[in-house]
Amino acid sequence: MARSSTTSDVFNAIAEADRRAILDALITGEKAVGAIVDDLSMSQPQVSKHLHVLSEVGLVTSRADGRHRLYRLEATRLRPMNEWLAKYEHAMNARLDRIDNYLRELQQRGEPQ
Amino acid sequence: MARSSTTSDVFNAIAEADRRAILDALITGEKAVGAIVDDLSMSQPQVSKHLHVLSEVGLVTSRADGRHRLYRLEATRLRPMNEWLAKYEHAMNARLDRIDNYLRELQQRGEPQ
DNA sequence: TTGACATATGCCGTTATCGGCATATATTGG
DNA sequence: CCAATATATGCCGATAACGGCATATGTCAA
Repeated sequence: MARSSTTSDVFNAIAEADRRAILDALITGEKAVGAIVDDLSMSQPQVSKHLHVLSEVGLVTSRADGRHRLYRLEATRLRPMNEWLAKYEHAMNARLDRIDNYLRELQQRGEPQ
Repeated sequence: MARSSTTSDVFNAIAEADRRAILDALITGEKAVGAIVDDLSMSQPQVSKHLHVLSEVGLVTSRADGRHRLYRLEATRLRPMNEWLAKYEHAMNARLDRIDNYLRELQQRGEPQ
């Protein structure tokens, strides 16, 4: 068995740098495929395929607009990642926490005077 | 060309559910390979290989302890993900923000009386 | 309707992943 | 030193991802 399908969950969909770039490009709002192609200078089929993957996991939705198709970011779907990461937040900021505590201590030591 | 190497960046390393499970198992602290094998009921070579990948991207470090090898979570390496996700925080909470604003409005409307 | 523009799909070759199994490499205790 | 335990590695087969290219599909404009 190879790596679990890229279309199965958000983590796999996001593993590809190009797809992250596409999502980044959509932060500012809806965009047509062609606009993304121009922005990121990727081939049109490549962009379409990446959008397909992103669409399968619900990270983007699309609507027709004349002969264009506008893609829209669905940031809500990033929640699972956010929640997974949240578990590590504390460990991730351990060093900062220590500095923070130190500063707090200094402050308390200063206040009484 | 296939997906960019799993050993190149954190996003790819984390794409695998089993590897996320291993990291989860290490949240509580250092663990030997065997302990992880027991906890997650994966094969020993499988765990060792996953640890190897995680180690290459710096998500875990290890130290020898007799005939055991203790692996340790390096949560700091999750920062890049956290920072990438932060860009979407606002869009991710858009709906909650709207509810929040609504509640705030209700509150303000109520206060004057 | 025809042709130009916009996007999606299909096929192909290359490459990497992943799990299983067998086995190599420590390390310790007797 | 030898056997047992703990972990790492190497090889394999199956799978699928990815990009490129050609082409199908869809949509408007004249």
